[in-house]
This record gives sequence, structure tokens and C-alpha cells, in this order.
Amino acid sequence: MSVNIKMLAERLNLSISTVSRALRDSYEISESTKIRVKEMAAALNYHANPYASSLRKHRSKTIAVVIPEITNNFFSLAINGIEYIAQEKNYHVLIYLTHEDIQKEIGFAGHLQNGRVDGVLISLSAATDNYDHLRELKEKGVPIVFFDRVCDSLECSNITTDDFEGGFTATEHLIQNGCKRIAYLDLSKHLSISSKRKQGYLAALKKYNMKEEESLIIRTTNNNAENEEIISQLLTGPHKPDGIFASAEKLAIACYNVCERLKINIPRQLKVISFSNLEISSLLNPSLSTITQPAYEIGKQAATQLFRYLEKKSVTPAYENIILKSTLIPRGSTKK
Amino acid sequence: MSVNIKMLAERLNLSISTVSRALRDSYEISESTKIRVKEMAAALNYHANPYASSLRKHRSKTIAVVIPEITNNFFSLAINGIEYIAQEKNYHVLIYLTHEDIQKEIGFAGHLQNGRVDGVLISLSAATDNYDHLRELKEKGVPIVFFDRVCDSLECSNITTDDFEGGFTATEHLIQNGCKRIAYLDLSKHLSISSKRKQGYLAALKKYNMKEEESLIIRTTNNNAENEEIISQLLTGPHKPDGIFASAEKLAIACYNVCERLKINIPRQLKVISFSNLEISSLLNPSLSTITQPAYEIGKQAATQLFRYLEKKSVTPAYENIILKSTLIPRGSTKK
DNA sequence: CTGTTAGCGCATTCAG
DNA sequence: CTGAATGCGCTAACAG
Repeated sequence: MSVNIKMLAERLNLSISTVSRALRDSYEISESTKIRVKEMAAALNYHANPYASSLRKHRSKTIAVVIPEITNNFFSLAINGIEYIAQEKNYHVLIYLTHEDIQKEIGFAGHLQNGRVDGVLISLSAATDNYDHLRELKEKGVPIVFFDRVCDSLECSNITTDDFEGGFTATEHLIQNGCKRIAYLDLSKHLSISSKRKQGYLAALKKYNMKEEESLIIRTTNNNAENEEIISQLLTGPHKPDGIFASAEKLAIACYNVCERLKINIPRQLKVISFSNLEISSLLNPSLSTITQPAYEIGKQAATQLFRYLEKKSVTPAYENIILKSTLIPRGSTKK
Repeated sequence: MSVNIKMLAERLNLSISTVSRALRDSYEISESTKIRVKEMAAALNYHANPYASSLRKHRSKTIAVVIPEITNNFFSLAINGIEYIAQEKNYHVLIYLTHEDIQKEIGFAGHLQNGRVDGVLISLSAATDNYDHLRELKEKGVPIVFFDRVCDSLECSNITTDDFEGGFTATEHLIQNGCKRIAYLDLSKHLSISSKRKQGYLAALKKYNMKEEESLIIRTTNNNAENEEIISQLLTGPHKPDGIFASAEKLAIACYNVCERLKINIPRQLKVISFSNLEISSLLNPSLSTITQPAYEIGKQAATQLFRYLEKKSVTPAYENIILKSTLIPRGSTKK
């Protein structure tokens, strides 16, 4: 059916192995036959069967990207960066979405254990509180690079934003805009990004002499409706804040929805800042200040790091923790 | 190194083929040995080598998604839908980004010709004016389903939004808001979506007795800076419009950027409506009305259609053109 | 119900 | 410089 190396060999009156070598530009083949072979291959529109080749070489030229969701500008930008590097290296990119479900993450880690991919780029699900599935994957020899939502206990490279600093800057921005009581919307109790942003928040409160009791850390869930309910109670409760720092964009959206319903005016009655990667500030509601991560760059660096492992498999390169800076984008009337 | 079927067979004192069949739940294996085999497989953490299996079965359980870009909410939502269906069917999803470059599209089509995937979901690049690469792919037996940016001349299923109606609705919305001279920002001269939205635009002008000469169709390019220059000239020219219909979100962004620079007040001096899929209206600038496509649904339908081909490969099912409706989201002061 | 055998298409020994 | 032979890990006839 489809044209294979055997067919090429027959038409060229060469052996299969010669054709194989010619196609791979082996030094032991004469220039003239290389040309002959390649011309024939082009003429017959030959494309090597990737599965046969991978089976033989134990290398798939494929990497997996495991992320919690894709409808999130941070992750789509990161994929963009990953894919850019992958194209450069002639690799293929498989996408797996966990939808913040650890069971799915475990399932994917299992599926990736038998050579389907040469390496994995992963950003943990919010529900992941145990890393056995990834440890096992790593022990099978599959290199793993974490980005954004990383795992400290696993000796892998981590590419992140400086989340502590981002959290600090966000909180400071609200304080400098007159907020006295700032709530922190926490994404997850397990995530590295969550706790670091929280620490930044607490540090900023401390710097500005706001008492510990004035911190207001709000746990959220993986359910938007539930989150809106939580925020709604927060904003109608006795100790309602005058500023909110949302540690993820979807929490900011929940905030905005609640405020719309409760007729709370942002930013007059409530100032909001959020981690967010909508790089289209001109279309964004001018009342939202954001902390923006270098998502594209993170994707590129993560992929680059992974390829560093893949290229010198023998001499395992050292693990690296790369930390990039986020940017404060103060907007409209929230500005000083 | 990694545990394979042969190792299982040895430990169980069974033949390789029996193990293989047991794992695949073949009817010709006794329940007791199935259990024995599966327990051992679980104990040794066996995972079948996908490449060996694919090579043998000529089926990869993998599909490719080829899209122009991923930093675009329409496409990330669509991927979300595609991935949802793929997970249901236990398929893997490869992502390829053309960045609106036909050469890349041709390259991907070539790479996909030798069984790497069982089927392809594609949305054409803006530069694609020739379909030979896809015809060839199709002739090699790889089923193709188009979504959004489709190709009429290729006898494949097409899943789209009703772009004519969307264009009509958008234009009508501007007219009903008092616009007398409406410009249409055209995405590409080749794309199906582009020409259909344009036809909708023209039909709306006609319905409201606006003369043909009053149509203002602006060609744009694949370069944002260039587009801003084009729009800038449009807005400072002698026949400047009082309404703009952007056929893609990035064109609306360009518009907003230019207006900011030129100190043109949207929507007071200029009304803008755009095709866009930022499903976070509360965070969106309230001066932008949008035509929103059912992107997630399109992704699901496209994938479903593809699996229809994959599941009954023998009896080729008929091609289908599925057309979904878009939604007008009028916003803030652009409203009547 | 289970085992034996023969490839899938390719890369790589080992011989010439 | 080229060819013959082997096997990657798995599935699918074909036997029994």
C-alpha cells in the first residue's frame, strides 16, 4: 500500500540497508547513490514509517505536554513556546489535559511509560498532592521538566516565574492604592505557585505593618460556581475587604461576575489585581491590574531544558531551576 | 530494560501470544488465565509498547490537529473540545502550529503521510491557496476533517460557524447603532471564513440600502504592525468610517491600539464589533461587542466526525457539512 | 483454550 | 562502499 524502503530498494536495484543508510546520510555511502536514492524517494513521495523507526531506535522524536487546561492564556502561550522549540528540533508534540484531575494525571503518566515519548513537560494539576506516578515515570528513564506548577521533591528541572515576588508586587500595588484590607484568593492548597504567591502576599502585608490578623486567605475550589458563592459571601460578610488579589485569572473572573451581581463597583468600591496572561491589554477591562507571566518564554525555556536532556542522554546534565520575572501591568483607574 | 510481553510470558510460563490475547481480552482465553496475566502485568507495571503495536496494527490511536495558531481563544477552546472527545476514545492528540504559513502546513501534511496518525483535524492557514498537500494526504488514506477554516474543493467533512450570518449580524448591529460608514477588516483573501463574513457584511449593507460604493473592505496582512499602519491610515484618511467590523480578534486588537494612539474614543467616535472568543465577558473592555463562535462545540463535533470515519473505515461514511450558529454579544455603550 | 510462526518497516550488526 | 541477516515488541494467522 504505502511506499516503503523495500520498494525503493527494488526500484533502485539496491539493498534495503543501502537505501536506509543513504536516507540517513550515512558516511559509508557514496555521494552518487545518496543522490539517486533521495531522488527516487522524492519521486515516490516516500516518508519513513515513524513507528517502525521508533521501535527500532527506541526514540520517538515526540514529547508530551501535560497541563491542567488549555483555555488559559498562560498555557496556550507556553505551548506556543514549546511548539516553537519542538519544530526547531523536528520533534512532535502530544498534548494531554488533566482538567485539574489527579486521576487523569496518573493515567497519562502511566501511558507515557513505554516509550511513546522521549520526554515530558508538565505543569501539575491543582489536585496533585502525591508524586508517585511521576517518580515512577522518571525512574523508567523518561526525563521530566516541570514548568509553572512545579514539584520540589522530585529532582527535575523547574521553570517558573518568581511567584513570591509577583505576589508581593501585587499586594504592594493594592496597598499603595489605598487598600486596608486585602483578601488573597488561593488557588489550591498543594500548588507551588499558590503557596509562593501567598508568601509574597503575606510578606507585603508585613512590610507595610499590616497585622497578621488582617490577612484574609480564601480557599477556592475547582468549581467556578462554588467560587462565586465563596467570593459572594466574602464580599457581603462583616469583614469584607477593599482589595482582592486573585492568584489566578479565573478567580478574577469569578470576582468580576460576583461584583456585577452585587452591584459592587470595581475599582471604586473594590480594587482587584490578578495573575493573568491576557496579552491584549487594550481589550481588557481597564479596571483590572494584572501580574503577567512570561509564558511564552517559560514554554521555550522548559522545552530547551528538556532537549538538553534528550541530546546528551549519556551524561545526565544537572537539574536547573530557572526563575523568570513577572510584570505588573497597572491599569486605568486602579493606577495611582 | 523495560518490561515487555515476552518477560510476562516467561514469568507466567505462557506463550507470548497467549499473554497478548489475554491482555486484549480475547474471547479465546480462559477467564482464569486472563486474571493471572493481568495481575502479573499490573505487578510488573507493564505498559504495551505503542510503537510495536502500531507498527503491527497499522493504527496509531493518534490524531493530529493542525491549526494556524494557539494563542487565540477560538483554537484553544476548539482543542479543548477535540481533546475531550479524544480522551473518551482513548486517542492521543498531536498538535501542529502553522503560524499561518503554507510551507509549514505542507511540511506537516508530508510528515503525516506515513501512518503517524489515523486522522487529521485541520483549520487552514491564512496563506493557503492551494490544497495539493492535503489532497495527497487524503489520497494516502488519511481521513481529514476541516473545521472553521475549511476547504470546499476537497470532499471532506467541514465543521463551521455560520459565518455569513455572523457577518450579517455584526454589520446590522453597527447599522442599528447609527453607523453610516462601516469598514470591514478582511483577514485573508483565501480563507472561507473571510469571504463568507464579507458576504454577510455586504448583504447587511444592501438590506439597509447602503450603496455598494459605501462598502469599505480593508485587506490586512499577517503582520500586526503592518495592520496597525493600515488601520491608522484608514482612520485618518478622507473617508474614515464610523464603524468597524473586525473579522478576527487580532484585528480588533490592532484597532484598539491604533485608537489609543490616535486618541479616538471607542465607542463614541468609532464603534467596533469583532469576531472573538474571549469567553470572559466580564473582563473584556465594555466597549467591544463581539460575535462569538461555539468553539468548544466545533472542536467536539469535528473530532466526533473524524472518529466516525475511524470507526467504520470500511464503509466510508458520507461527508457532512455541519454549520453552527454564532452569538452576538452586544456590550456596554455600544448597545442601543 | 493455548502455542508456533511469520511478519509490520526499519536500523544495524557483521560480512564481504 | 554495499549486501545479507537479525530483531525492536507486538499481533494475527494457522495449528493443534
